[in-house]
Amino acid sequence: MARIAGSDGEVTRSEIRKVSLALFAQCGYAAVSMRQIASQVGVQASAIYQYYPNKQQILVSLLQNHMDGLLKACHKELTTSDPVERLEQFARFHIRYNINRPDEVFLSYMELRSLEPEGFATIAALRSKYETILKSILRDGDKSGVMKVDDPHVSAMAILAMLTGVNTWYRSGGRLSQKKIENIYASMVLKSQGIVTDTADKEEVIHV
Amino acid sequence: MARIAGSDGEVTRSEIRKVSLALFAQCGYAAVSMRQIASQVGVQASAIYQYYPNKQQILVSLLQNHMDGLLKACHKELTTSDPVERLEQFARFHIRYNINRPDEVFLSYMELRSLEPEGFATIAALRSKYETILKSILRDGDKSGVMKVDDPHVSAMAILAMLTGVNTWYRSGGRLSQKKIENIYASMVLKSQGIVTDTADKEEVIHV
DNA sequence: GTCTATAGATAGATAGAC
DNA sequence: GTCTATCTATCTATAGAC
Repeated sequence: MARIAGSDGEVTRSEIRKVSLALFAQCGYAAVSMRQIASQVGVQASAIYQYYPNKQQILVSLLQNHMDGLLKACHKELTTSDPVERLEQFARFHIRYNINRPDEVFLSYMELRSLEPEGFATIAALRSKYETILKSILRDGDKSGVMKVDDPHVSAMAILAMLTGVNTWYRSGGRLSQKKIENIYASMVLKSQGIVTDTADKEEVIHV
Repeated sequence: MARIAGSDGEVTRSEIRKVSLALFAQCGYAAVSMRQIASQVGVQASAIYQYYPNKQQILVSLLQNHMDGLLKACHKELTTSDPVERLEQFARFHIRYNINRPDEVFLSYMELRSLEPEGFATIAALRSKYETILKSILRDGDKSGVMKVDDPHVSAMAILAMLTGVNTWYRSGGRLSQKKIENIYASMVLKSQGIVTDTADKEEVIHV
């Protein structure tokens, strides 16, 4: 058949992205069929091939888009050069950015295995870039003596896992506000690297 | 055809479990076919139905088995009643148990979504039981004043995510020994709950 | 205990009409 | 820009032979 009255390519493309993201996150990439996506968009499966050459490219595009946005937003948020303040900015940013994008984050962590080699390399490189931001902060803080970093690599991975884990339990409208959650995580991150936080009881740490 | 020379039901069952675990973890439950499993086991797909009524039950059985083992081993490892020591025992146990079972852990976290309602309820209950062990430790430690727990629920989820995350980067034969990794994570967990560890530089925390 | 054969469903992707 | 129709491949699960 011909063009449907009122149909718009850009609207359809955006709907395909939105629906695919939700379905991939909920059911897993492999379990989702092009027909399923098309059905929720309100078109036939073949119409999707006007926008993406195949199913794999939908996934790659979603992941790349997410990582690009994450990196760009992160650089914008890290405004100080003080390692402790920078670590807190990073922790707060990571919670704030990811808590409202549970599906993107879930996909980025769980569907790397569904990527073919080329796409995998692209996404892995972007992720590594993000990890490096945190590692640099930890190295700086450790070198200048304001943090006690057991191992920059392990600590970075531990912090990222801890922060990203918020999406496994957080549901909007729960007991805690996003700001309160941000505070709790920031406090734990700082403490985990040997920093005595302002929000904790006032203390004085004396080397003996 | 008839029975194959030397074939043994228990060996086949165990092979089905082993192969399914590896394939589900690597490719995702939905992406793995019964034929694929059978092929790696060295039988025809129909032979699997002698051991499991369907694909779903293979997954349920693998997850249940993992959670049962985890809970049993955990209870055996927590030998002290002191909250701080108990938290350290828990952290070390979680790393030690999970670091050598990457596929089971990955499945337990990522394929809950592939479970049908009944199986989901079973596995979710076991996981909740495990989380409660850690929450109790944190509540005890906070009540007795030896820890500064921002929020027992959030702290428990953060610690679990942090510890479980070891499997996203650890590969055997790497730069760090398992013991060293255990030390680093235990140190971060304790510090994150406001405990000054023995392994850190000697310090004295004085409330002013 | 495992096989062959097959039913019945569904997948990704393409051709060509409008 | 989207449709219908279809090709080809693959899937889960079962029936019945040995």
